[in-house]
Amino acid sequence: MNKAPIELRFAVVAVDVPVFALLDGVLHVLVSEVNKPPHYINMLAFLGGIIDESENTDEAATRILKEKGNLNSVYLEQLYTFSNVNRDKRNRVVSVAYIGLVKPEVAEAYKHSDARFVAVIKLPKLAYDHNEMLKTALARLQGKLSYTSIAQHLLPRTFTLTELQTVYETILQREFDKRNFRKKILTLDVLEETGEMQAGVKNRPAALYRFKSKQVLDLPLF
Amino acid sequence: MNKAPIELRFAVVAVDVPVFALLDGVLHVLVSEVNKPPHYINMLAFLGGIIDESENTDEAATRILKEKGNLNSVYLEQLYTFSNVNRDKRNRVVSVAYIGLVKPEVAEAYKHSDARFVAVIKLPKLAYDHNEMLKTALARLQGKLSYTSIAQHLLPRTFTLTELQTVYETILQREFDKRNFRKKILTLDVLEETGEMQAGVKNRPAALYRFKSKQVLDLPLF
DNA sequence: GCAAAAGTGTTAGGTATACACCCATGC
DNA sequence: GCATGGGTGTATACCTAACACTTTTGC
Repeated sequence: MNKAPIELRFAVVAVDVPVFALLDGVLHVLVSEVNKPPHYINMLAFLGGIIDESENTDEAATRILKEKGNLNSVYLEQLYTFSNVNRDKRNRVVSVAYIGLVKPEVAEAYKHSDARFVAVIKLPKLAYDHNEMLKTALARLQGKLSYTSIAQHLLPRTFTLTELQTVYETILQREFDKRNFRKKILTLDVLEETGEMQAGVKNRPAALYRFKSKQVLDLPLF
Repeated sequence: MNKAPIELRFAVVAVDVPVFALLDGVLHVLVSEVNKPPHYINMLAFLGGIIDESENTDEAATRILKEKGNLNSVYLEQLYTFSNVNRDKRNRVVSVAYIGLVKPEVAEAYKHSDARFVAVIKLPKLAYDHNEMLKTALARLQGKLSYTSIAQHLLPRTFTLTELQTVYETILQREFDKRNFRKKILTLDVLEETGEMQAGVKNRPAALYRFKSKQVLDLPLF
C-alpha cells in the first residue's frame, strides 16, 4: 500500500490495554514496569505497544497482550482514544485504549517476568496518561456492567449466584439484597443451572450456574 | 518534540465527523463530495481530515469542521476509532471518529459550496468505511439520547415539549404517549419554563422551555 | 452442635402504562 | 365555527425495595 507524505506521519499509533480481573473480591489490573529515562523511570503502566502495518487496533491489542504479557483468552473492547500532544513525553503517540477482562483462574495462575496484577486501589502514579485512562476504564466498566452481561468475562465458566453478586458489588461499589438480586438476574433468563454443586466448601454447597450465551447482551439491570 | 523512528510511522491519524441535525423532524447528516480517483470517484463522505502536530483529536475535529465546513458551535463527542488496514484504499489512515450535533437553526441556515445536510435515510453508498461509521454513530446516538440530556444539542435554545418529544421519537424510532412523556421529563427536573410562548402559530401557542444546565447529564430516561 | 454461607416469599411503595377530552389560536 | 396542535388526570399493572428465617455442609 502507498504511504501518505512523510510530513503527515508525525504520530505513531499505539494500543494500551488495562486488563482487569477480580481476585478474592478485589479489582486488579495488569501492569508492567516501565523504565524509559528521562521521563518514565521505574514506573508502572498498562501493557501496550505500537500497531503493525498489517493489523488493525483490535488485532494489535490481542497480539500485544500475547507478546508482552503471554496472555491469551482476554475479552477485549475498545475504550477510548487518547491523543493529547504530550501524553507520551518522548514523542507523539496516539493511543487507542482497550479494556481487557480475564477470568479469575487466568489471573490467579498468571506468572510473568515483569507484568503482574495489582489491586486498583493500591496503584501508584502511573506512566504516560495511564491514570486518566484507568479512570475512563473504570467508569466504562461500571456502565457496561450495569446494562450488559459483561460480568461473564470476570467470572469462572461456572459460578455461584453469590459470586456473580460479588462482581456487581465490587465494581459498582454498592451492596445488593441477596433475594432481590437473585430474583432479578434469574427473571432475565440469561443464566442456566449446570446441575453441579460446589464441592469441598465448609458450608452448604451452592448451585453452579453458567451464562446461556457467550455473547455480551444488553440487559436492563441496575 | 522528538519523533519516533520513521518505520513506526506508517499510518496517518485522521478524524471524521458525522454531524447530525434534525430538519423538519427528519434526521440529517452533513456530507461532502469526495473525488479521489481511482477508488473514490464522486462519492459522499463525512467531513474529516488529518490531525496537526500541535493538536489532539478533539481540537482537530473542531478545526476541521470550521475549515472544511465553515461550521462552529458543534457539540462533539468521540465515537470510536476505525483502523482497518484497508479502510482508506489510498494509504493507511487510522480515523478517530466523532459525533457532531447541531441545532436546527444552524443546519437550516447552512450554505456551503460542497458540504450539505442530507437525510440519513436517503444516503447512497459512502466513501471509505463511512457507512459502517454511520451505523456506529446512529447506535451511539440512540444510546446517548436514552440515558443523557444530549437532546438539548439537537434543539433550539428554547423549544416546546412537543418538539422535545419529536426528537426522541425520530431518533429512537418509537412513539411516546404525550401525557406520560411530559410527566417523565418534567419530574426529572432538568427543564425550566422560559415564561415565553410560541408566537405566530395557527393553533394554541405552546409554552417554551429550556434546559436548566448546558451540561450533558446522565438521566434515567427510556 | 456450632459456624458459615445457601436458599427462599411477602408486603408496601413507587413507577410505568394506557387512555380521552377540553383549550387557545388563526383563518 | 372549524381545524390544529396544546395541555391535562386517573386507574391499573408492574416493578422495586425492604425485610428474617431455615437449610446444608464441614469440623
